[in-house]
Amino acid sequence: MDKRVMESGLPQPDFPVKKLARQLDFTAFCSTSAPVTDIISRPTLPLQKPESPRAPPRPRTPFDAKDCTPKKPKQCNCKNSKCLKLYCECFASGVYCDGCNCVNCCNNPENEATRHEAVEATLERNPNAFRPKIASSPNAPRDSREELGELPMVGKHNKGCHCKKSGCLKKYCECFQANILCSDNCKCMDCKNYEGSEERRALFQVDQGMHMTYLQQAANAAITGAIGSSGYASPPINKKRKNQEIFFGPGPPVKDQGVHRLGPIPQTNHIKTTSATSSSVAPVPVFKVAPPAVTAPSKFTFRSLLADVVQPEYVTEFCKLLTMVSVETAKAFAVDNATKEKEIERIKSDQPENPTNSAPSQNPDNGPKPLDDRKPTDERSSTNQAVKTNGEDSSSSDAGEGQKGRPMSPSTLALMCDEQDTLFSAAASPSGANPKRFPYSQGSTELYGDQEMMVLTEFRDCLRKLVTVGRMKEAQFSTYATKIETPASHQEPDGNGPVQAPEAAQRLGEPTIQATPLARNSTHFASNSSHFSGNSVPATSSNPTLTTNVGDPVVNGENKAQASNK
DNA sequence: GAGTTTGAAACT
DNA sequence: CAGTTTCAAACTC
Repeated sequence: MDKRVMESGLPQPDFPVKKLARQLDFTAFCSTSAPVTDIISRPTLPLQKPESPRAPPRPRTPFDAKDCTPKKPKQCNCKNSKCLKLYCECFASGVYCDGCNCVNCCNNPENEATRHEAVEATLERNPNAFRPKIASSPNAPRDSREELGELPMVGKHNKGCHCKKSGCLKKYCECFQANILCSDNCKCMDCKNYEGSEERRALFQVDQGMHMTYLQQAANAAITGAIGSSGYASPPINKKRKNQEIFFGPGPPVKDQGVHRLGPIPQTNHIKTTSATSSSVAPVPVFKVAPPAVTAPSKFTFRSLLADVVQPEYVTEFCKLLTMVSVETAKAFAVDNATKEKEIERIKSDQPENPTNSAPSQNPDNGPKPLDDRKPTDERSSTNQAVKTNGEDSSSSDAGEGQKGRPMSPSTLALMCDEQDTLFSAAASPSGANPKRFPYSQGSTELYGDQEMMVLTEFRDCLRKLVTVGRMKEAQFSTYATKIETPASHQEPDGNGPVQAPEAAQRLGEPTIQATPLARNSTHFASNSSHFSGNSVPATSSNPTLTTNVGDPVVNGENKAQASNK
């Protein structure tokens, strides 16, 4: 049994996703209270309202940072604090101790009174004591990869760390532990946890392919200054940039990977320097490092194949797209209804005395269709595209008249409500879409259903494309790994690695890689979201090679991200 | 597993 | 607010 969840009913909506050295909270990204679509549709907006600073901690269910699933918390070993001080991870996280190895624990329901006093005392010292330590930097565009759960979040330690000896490259450092770069809030000394830090990069590269022992050796080397080409008198201007470079992620652009010296980390060898520099689409460094990576694949640090695919701007584009889909659905709905009404009028005029059993709702061409029976993807999309030019006011739709009941799903609501201001007001839709035209308040439940279906369908298609990309990458890396294992017989010809992906895919039994038929449904996607279709996700089967997926978008994303310095 | 190191929290 | 102490996790051996 995990930590029991207290039922204090206090308004603390977040859940500690992952317990860190102290209380480090990822809830801004991983709240169960936030629908998935919320997270996706609002990539640049805070997902939750800030809680009251005085909100006492409600014991919460620890969540895993990666998948947002309930996670068995780590048990504390407190001996002297009675688990009533922030030293105690459980207490700091707002959970009861349960199954911990602590001594004289008072952080349990039996000692609720004592605990409450401790909470009060803690809050008195620091009203924000139980608030998340990691701010999510909602104003900074976050890398989409983070949302996919593969990369460290972009965040910022509210108080900052004060490390002196660890170089902020060990888990002593809360920033490091939270997978964020040190920021201007930090008062650390000799910090190496900043964008562009070679020590950190080396750590990352080692991490990609080495055993943890090597990893820590690299960290030690980095901290002691033994690593790197320059002893690293880190230029202050580069230090502690805010959350820009993705920590432990793909790191620098792929094309950059082979350039940096790894210094005296003996295990870090460029086993295929030529491939790293000659290939226009160099493999992700996972396979670039060190024999252990090849000989002991079980010791790889997992890194998603989609790590480089989705960039922040794509998310924005995607949000626009989904909003547009919704608008166009409304327009199509209006037209449909007009047509239907005319038809009904005509039928009524023909058969004035037989309204009951005609059951137009049973007829897919006449009445409201059951949601499950609708197949909006193809037909609706095309319809919407066709109707788009009409520029009809969607709010004029009489959709849902007389319809009661099925409310718009929270996801859809969130999606639409949040996007209308930021997207539509900022850049008016070419089709003349106006947020005021959204028939939010008209009770058009059927229309909402259609819109929801369309949006979700679009979203599904997007996810499928991502899956496809992941498969292609998988095949690609498979090919590359094979090459590494037999370098003599598989010298990289001329840097057209990705072209081999389909071959590898076939070898892997992935015949679906070459064709991306899902793109057929995503006319919006392809037409409106150039990023998705052109750069990141192959929108057509003619672009199955990921040529631009692995490297360049990362470069762009980083350049953008590096705009703001400390 | 014991001992050491580390840095946040607590305290003065 | 700065310095010191306490504490528990991270780390080393």
